[in-house]
Amino acid sequence: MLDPKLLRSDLDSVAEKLRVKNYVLDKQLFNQLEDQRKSLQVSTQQLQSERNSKSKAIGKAKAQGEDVQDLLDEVASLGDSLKQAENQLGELQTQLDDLLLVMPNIPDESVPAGDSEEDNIEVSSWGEIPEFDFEIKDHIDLGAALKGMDFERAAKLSGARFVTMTGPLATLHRALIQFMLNQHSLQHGYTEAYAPYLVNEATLTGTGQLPKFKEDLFHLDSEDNNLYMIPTAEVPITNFVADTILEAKDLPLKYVSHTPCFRSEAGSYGRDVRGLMRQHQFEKVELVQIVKPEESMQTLEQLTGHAEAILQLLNLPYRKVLLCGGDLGFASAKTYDLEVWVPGQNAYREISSCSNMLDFQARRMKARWRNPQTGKPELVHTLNGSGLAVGRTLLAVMENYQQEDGSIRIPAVLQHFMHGISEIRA
RNA sequence: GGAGAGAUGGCCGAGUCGGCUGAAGGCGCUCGCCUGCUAAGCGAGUAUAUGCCCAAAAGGCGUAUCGAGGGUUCGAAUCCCUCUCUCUCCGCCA
Repeated sequence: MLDPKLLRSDLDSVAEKLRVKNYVLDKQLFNQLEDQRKSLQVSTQQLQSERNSKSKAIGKAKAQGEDVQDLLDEVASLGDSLKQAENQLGELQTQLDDLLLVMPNIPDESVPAGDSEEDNIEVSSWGEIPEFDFEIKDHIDLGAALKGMDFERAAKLSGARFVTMTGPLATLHRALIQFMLNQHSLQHGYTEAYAPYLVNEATLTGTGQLPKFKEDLFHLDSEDNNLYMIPTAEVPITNFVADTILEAKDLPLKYVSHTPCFRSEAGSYGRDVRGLMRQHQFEKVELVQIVKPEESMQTLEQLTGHAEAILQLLNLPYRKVLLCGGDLGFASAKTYDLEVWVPGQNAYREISSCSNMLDFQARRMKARWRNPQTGKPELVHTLNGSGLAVGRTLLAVMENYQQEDGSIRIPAVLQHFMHGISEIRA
């Protein structure tokens, strides 16, 4: 959520900055609601004040045994107008909140203008794009030939966009998770965290998935339950600090968590229909940091570096891309995507997205810290990044490490998680 | 699943028949005093959000919040309803 004070004081410049994100701010509507809110709030609070003082007077008079009928008459007419004013104010406040909750975050100054992916800026690239002297296969064909990856079987069980894995490929999948968790917790100083995979509406509102992106989520909606399956560990982990005032010494908080992620992929029909690229259920190792505001931009660079380290240790070629305004996520002020080389598609594909949300989520969650300078609670900044998406990493390893006979070499750093084997063959 | 108890400020804990309780008391914390040092003692302060006034800071005046939401009432932490969560006992269970 944006700072309502900023909107009140500087609406024009906010509107302009949000245009970069393809969001049209209805200035007239906002001003109108805000004007109404202001006058109604003042008059409502006046009425409340009046009622409070008169009620107090009644109490006093009664205690002294005086007749209070006159006072009661005086206050009688207040009730209705007060109730009406309170209701109106409540309605107005809801309208304003609804508007604020669907308003995206303002892009950072350093974010390039642009409408789509095309306008993203490549910041750097790493590794050599492999050249194969044989006909390469994609991971779907590789997986089928190795008999360890079966999309049809998963379709039988569940439907499209699921997979089953067995044997060494399933182990490789797990090895990636363990490698990532170990690297981030042992080498990068993150605290490993476990959290629920089902969360409530308040939690999803805190990180920004609700109310705007409900259709992207799997929803368990019954008489007994109103829970959503998490689309990313960002949701439960970031909300660790919801409704909390942290001490300066507690910061930064650095969490790494492996969870499955569930996405309905509504609206992506026909995109990446085959293979591991876009599944309803996939594993991800997520990095989350809660930091002091002045540190967050520097933290974004570090956090992105932590995700990059995984790709480097796996020796997977990738590039780092700075997202343009139009491609930036709803809650993010600045995002780097890491795109891994996928030989089967002859293209770089997103494998990690690292974002600084500034205070956007913190304001929604009421996540604060006590600034020793002022002694006052202030909003923290939140960041997160994939470190990495496991399914996509598996796909990248399979395709980049494939050999002519369809076997797959195991990256050195993974071998000790795989009982020491160095390749997978049929 | 059955039976019962509870949810108050950073923590503990009081809130009587609804009224001067944003909330006693204690602990903790901050500042000051005192004291050879420490301990103890004394004094002051110590929730959050938000509106208005003020050029702004300081400050002032309000409003809201005693798990959440609704109701009764001139007035609710206190009464009523619904929900959430916690605890105890029994049953079941990975």
